[in-house]
Amino acid sequence: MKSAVKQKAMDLLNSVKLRRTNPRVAILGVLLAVDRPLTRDQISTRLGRDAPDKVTIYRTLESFVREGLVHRAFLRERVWHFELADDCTEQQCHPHFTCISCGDTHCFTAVTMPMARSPEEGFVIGHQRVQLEGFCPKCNPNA
Amino acid sequence: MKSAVKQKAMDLLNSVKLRRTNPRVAILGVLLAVDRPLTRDQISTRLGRDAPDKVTIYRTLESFVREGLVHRAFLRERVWHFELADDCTEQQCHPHFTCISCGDTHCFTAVTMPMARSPEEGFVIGHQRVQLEGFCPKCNPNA
DNA sequence: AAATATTTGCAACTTAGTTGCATTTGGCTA
DNA sequence: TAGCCAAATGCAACTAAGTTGCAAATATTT
Ligand SMILES: [Zn+2]
Ligand SMILES: [Zn+2]
Ligand SMILES: [Zn+2]
Ligand SMILES: [Zn+2]
Repeated sequence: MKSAVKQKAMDLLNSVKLRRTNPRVAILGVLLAVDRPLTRDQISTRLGRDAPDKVTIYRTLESFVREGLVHRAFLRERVWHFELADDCTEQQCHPHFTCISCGDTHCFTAVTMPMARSPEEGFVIGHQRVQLEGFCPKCNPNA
Repeated sequence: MKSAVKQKAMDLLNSVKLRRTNPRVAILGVLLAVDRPLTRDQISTRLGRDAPDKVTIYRTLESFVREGLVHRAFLRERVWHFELADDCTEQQCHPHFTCISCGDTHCFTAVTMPMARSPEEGFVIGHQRVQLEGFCPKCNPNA
């Protein structure tokens, strides 16, 4: 891991008062190094031989979510995809697009969606998630 | 099951040329009788002692999805929720709201969301799903 | 350095959904 | 109506993401 990324990970852990353990720095480093959500399995793969146990990764991600560093971006094929929460508000994050051909996910950070309005009195919409599917430019059959 | 619902189920099966078996009529009848997505487990519960095997329910739902009668409304807690596809277009369905207090799901059929626009050339957005969470009127802490 | 609370790793578990295969059934034909 | 056959069903076994319990290890405090 680049030392700048490592430092950033350390700083983030400090900022939420989580102990700076090796697994946490490593996992946060992976998330800092990519610009899209990752699954637990993808995180393990990126850490290779040094990857912590999957239970540790799940618990670490859960602690990051609890502290607001990370959010659960979306569930796809019954698998959670996690990413840094720095581009999110409490109410919503950017839409996520997954290519049905190659499976790659793209963050549509430049796309803003209006919040759905409650159809009647009484509903409090705390969070909105927008998921997109289709063909990415690489797999676009019309291109 | 009401005979009108049963007849409607039969008609739907005929319309897509699926054999009218007992499990199919029963499952379609359950979906016709509610106005929200149901899980496989909820379908089994509603059918009680006469419920088909869970494998049959999954395969039946899959055949309905294939024929366009039903769609996978959303995945929540790693569980699929299925509903009739009659209020959906190919591109998107109405938003679904789930109460984080009581767990009830509501179809926001009266709420229309604009389709996200591709942030750059080349993306083909085939489907958009909007999921909402919050408090339903029953559980609204401010009411 | 010792004490203590937190974190980690391992094994076992949970559960939604899937697969293989033998049996049954719907719909067609004679 | 009886018989045929592809399609559908049920059961058991399986798969895989994520969770739980607990003993061992580690970060922080004293
Ligand atoms: Zn692609
Ligand atoms: Zn994202
Ligand atoms: Zn509620
Ligand atoms: Zn709905």
